[in-house]
Amino acid sequence: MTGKVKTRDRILKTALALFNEEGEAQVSTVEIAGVLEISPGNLYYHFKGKEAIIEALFDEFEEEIRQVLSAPINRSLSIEDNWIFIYIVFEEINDFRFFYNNLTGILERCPNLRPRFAKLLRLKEETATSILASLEQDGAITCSRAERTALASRFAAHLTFWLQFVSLAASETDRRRIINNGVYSAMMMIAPYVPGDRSDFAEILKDYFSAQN
Amino acid sequence: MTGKVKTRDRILKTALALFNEEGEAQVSTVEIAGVLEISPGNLYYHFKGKEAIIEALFDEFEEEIRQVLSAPINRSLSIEDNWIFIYIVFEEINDFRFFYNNLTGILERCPNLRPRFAKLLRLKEETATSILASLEQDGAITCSRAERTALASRFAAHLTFWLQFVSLAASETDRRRIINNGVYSAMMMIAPYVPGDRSDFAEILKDYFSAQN
DNA sequence: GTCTATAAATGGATAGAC
DNA sequence: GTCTATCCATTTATAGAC
Repeated sequence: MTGKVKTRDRILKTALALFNEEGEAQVSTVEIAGVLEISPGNLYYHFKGKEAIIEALFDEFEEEIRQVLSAPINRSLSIEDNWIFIYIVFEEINDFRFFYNNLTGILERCPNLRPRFAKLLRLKEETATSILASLEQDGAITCSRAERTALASRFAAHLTFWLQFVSLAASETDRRRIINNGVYSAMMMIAPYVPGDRSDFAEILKDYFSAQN
Repeated sequence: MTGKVKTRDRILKTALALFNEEGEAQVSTVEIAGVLEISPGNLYYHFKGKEAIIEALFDEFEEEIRQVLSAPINRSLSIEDNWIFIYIVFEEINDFRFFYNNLTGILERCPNLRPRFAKLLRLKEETATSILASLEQDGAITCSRAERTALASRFAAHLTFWLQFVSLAASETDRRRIINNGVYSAMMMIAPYVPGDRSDFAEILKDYFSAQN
């Protein structure tokens, strides 16, 4: 009411920032409380423990990513506009990257998140399938059923792990460049299925994304 | 000499098994010692701590995967035989999957492994590039320079993260089927660049791999 | 809602005997 | 090389005052 941000929300915000920066495993509840300049006891009043914080953060993430992933299922996008969708997905994952950086560890300690996360992966795959189907209906790409299925899986995996791959392989730290790179790679997955001279499309993409950096 | 396995090696073997099963973060030095029925003090005689164990395991992995990845750079493989190479890479990663399941966490605590791991990723990419180049020379595929670069990156990422993606998305636990699936997906990445009717090659792959299960 | 104080549990690490 | 015993640090978690 007074415009003062609630402690609960401050905890979530700070925890997210710390998790992303230092890695979830390296951050203790005491540290979170310390940064916020509140007592550990106070923190435990709001959340039963670190797992509860993680689950609350996952709630946020789940809701946002669901909205993003559901959008393309209803309306159909042109191939040129698809990169915006991919971009948004990467941004969303980037905002909650602590989760993706320690997937198995977190899912082992928060078992109830496992089926929910699995469902998100399947939604990603469905969205990819849906996009590909609509692109094909518009004649923007041509591919067989088997190709579409396999491509959709790889697409979902790409969206899920590309950011991590680049941060590990290169010393690159500029998140925006990493994301741009991921969008370019995603579009290059589709390129071979665009009718006409394949290399034309590839060149267009290359020029476009190298201009971005 | 007497045929008795050295304690040091038993520690490494047991640690690897526990790490893969329960996740590295969930396994303590005390637990490893407990399973081996040796004292924690004894374990600390052989390794300064858990990090030392992890680094020793990484030494093993690094040596093996280097051999695997270096092989195709020298000799050139036919496209039909390439899947064997991919299969071996997946098997190797599968054997040390604890590492891939908590990449960022481990690299934060063992900073000296970071550049070594980054180097492996780059080697993966070089190997992929080399394979694609030789396939093109043989006329087995045709693609532009930009396509080849992008494909090699995605290929490396696929090899690195596919196993994790499938274990998370599906409830599938049969590691052999997961690996077969990964090989199929990898081959489907190359399929569009095979000259002639694309869908022919895709169908061949599909039949071949569905017969495997 | 928030604090202080403190309990309880765990995991990492070492000293010294055998 | 291996064990027992023990210590220290960290983290989670709770009780009770304000």
